[in-house]
Amino acid sequence: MFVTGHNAEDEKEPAPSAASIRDVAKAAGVSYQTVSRVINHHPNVSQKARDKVTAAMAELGYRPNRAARALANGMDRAVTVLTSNTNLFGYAETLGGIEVAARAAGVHVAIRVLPSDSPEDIAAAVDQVSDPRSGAVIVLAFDREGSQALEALPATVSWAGAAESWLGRQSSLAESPRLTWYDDTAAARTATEHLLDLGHRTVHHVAIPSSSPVGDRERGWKQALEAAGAPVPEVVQPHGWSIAGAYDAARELLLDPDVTAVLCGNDDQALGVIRAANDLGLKVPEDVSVVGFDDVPAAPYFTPALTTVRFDFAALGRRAFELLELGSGSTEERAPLASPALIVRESTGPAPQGRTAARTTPPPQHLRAAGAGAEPRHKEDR
Amino acid sequence: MFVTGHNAEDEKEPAPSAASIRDVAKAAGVSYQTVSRVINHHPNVSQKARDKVTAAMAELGYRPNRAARALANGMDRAVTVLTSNTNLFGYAETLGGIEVAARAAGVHVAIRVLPSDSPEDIAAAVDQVSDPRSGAVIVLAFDREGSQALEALPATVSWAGAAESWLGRQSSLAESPRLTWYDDTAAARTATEHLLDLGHRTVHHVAIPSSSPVGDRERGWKQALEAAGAPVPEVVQPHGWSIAGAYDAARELLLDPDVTAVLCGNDDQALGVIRAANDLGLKVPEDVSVVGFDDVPAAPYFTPALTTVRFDFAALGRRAFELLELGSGSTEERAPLASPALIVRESTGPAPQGRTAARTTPPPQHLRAAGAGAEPRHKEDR
DNA sequence: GCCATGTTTGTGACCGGTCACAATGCCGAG
DNA sequence: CTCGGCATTGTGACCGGTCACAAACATGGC
Repeated sequence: MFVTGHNAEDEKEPAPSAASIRDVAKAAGVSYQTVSRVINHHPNVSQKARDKVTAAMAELGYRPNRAARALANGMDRAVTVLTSNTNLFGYAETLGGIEVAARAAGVHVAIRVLPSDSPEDIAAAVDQVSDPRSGAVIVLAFDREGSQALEALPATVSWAGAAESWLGRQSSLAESPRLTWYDDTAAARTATEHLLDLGHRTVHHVAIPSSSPVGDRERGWKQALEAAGAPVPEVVQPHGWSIAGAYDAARELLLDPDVTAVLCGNDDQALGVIRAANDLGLKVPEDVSVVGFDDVPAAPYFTPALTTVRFDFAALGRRAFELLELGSGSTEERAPLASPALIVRESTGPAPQGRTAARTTPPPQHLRAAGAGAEPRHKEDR
Repeated sequence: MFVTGHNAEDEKEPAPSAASIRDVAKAAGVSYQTVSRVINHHPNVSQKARDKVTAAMAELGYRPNRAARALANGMDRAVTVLTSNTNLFGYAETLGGIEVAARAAGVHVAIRVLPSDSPEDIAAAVDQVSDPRSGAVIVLAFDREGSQALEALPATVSWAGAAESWLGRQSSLAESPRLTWYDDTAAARTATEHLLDLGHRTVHHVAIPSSSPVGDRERGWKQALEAAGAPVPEVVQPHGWSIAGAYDAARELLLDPDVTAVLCGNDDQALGVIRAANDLGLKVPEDVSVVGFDDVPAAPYFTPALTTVRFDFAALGRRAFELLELGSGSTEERAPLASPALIVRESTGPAPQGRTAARTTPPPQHLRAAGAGAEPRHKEDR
């Protein structure tokens, strides 16, 4: 029976099942309550007892049972991220930031995707997630799905949200567990001013979906135009987040020779717009200037490299987690979120004297598939 | 006191705390065990009792307590996704696929990020995740971190993995809970053959990090070259996943006028290579053909649109979840994963007669920041 | 030496489900 | 009419932690 080299208790290891605090207590010669106190760092435990318990835990390979703890506490140390998307850069990066903060605080991170913005799906997701016993909720409310979910959340659950700025300023939500956001409006204003400073008569806007009738970025864009006395063209609102939508819309938009500067809702759309310009025989930035939002990792490598507004989404996620106040209530004052920064690269330039006329050649073969552009394949291509 | 319109039990709703099966049992006039049976769809419950219980549950707004169930069962209906990354397209898309499948099966999805490939971090993550009581684990083993975690997983936990194909073929892992993968080798072979068919003398390869000394894509690339009797150049292996790495490496590589075709480890790298070519005064595909992997949503909108190999990562995620056999053991035979498909767009073309010489102008200002390209800002830019 | 105070430790009940087992009801067959 | 067999229902103990409370012990002032 002396086969493998077990160091202690060779006699009987009947069940390799996990050890409980009572097993640890027995091994350490104390009561289970003392073990519980050691685990929870209660102050009133003698050093001697603490050492014995620690040793016993190590020897038995003790791991606290999360379910048991959650049951007794009536609450799990966990946070569920409610989001409509896992792919888009801003969403994925925010999720990553939440995970980092939660991991540091010893909090588990779960994820629940909102498959659509139908009221039933939203309600089902919110219902599933809003059991206070299974932890807190962070809603990624960058879009309609997210903000609907936010509004549907019952008051009984502890939540926080990363949102568009208009949502954050709504009095009804500005209270209580709280939201965090970037000032999209100011960022859009800055980007628009950059284009106006380059001499463009006005700036056109291709928008991403927003949860409000007038998105924050749209608001800032409009403010800058009005402040400069520039005409305010109609907003181009393709359906959804797809690049195809932006591409198709831009092919229409750029036919107009007055269009020399386009502010896009995000970098993906900007890529679509640049490509549309190319396909129409227009050069970026010589004929048309294009600005994006987000500064995706690929943006510096676009041709031309994209001028865009950088957001630190990871920091946004971390902040959202902090708002939950789960992390041992560290009152260390929070560093303010860095402001979004305009990164000027190659896709913006001086307004052309007279813009080249668009060549109305058909889109390239590979973009002609379903009549609307590329094959709808990814979730965001609705 | 008749303020709001409560429909029933106006008298006393003392604690708004959640109802338990015993509360439901009392309201329905049955025992708590019967309620438990109804919840778990046990066959031997009379229709009458079932109806009463269902009604009582609805009235009390009963929700099962996940923690209590997990405690009693010794296992939670949950799966934790272990991954080194949340941003990269393949990872995020696979995560999304897992979530969809898990949601359909009523299984909770948690996420745990591997912050680095240091043994300590891997061990910590694996340790934290490998408590069988808190559910199954799916490892995204597309890289070194992931496959290390896979190997460190104890046998006691139920797991599955989405991996590189070489891992899936290793006998030691091919058994038991199981891995799923795409045939990267065949895909790389196909892509390489495509380039050779276009008349290129050989194909150079810029690789992504792999968990094996020789990545699957590298293997397929080499096979195709050898089969065609083409020379096998040295593999270019930039450090990490960053686009900057690929860009810098390509600026070196493309100085050689013999380089007319480059197979890249993923679409991001391909973008970097295309940009490097542009910056050296080379045209894609006239001077250099470039192929990527993954078919990210933006690929059709690159300039030129990227020829690449499409993988259905969402399906891969779903499959990985199925391998766990948590989902009510549906033995419906699994549809085989669709094979990766080469999507030919604009970035590949016939071999040039004589390739343009590279202009050795310095990189553009915005790519010159830290000497190594763009500002290292995202997780993958290590 | 005695008591008030504070520290350290232990016991019992409970969180909300599950399992094992026993008890009850109902049916047709002998 | 009685009994075995099956369907249905109920009771007790348990999963592994937590809380509330009480007991044991140490300390110091009088």
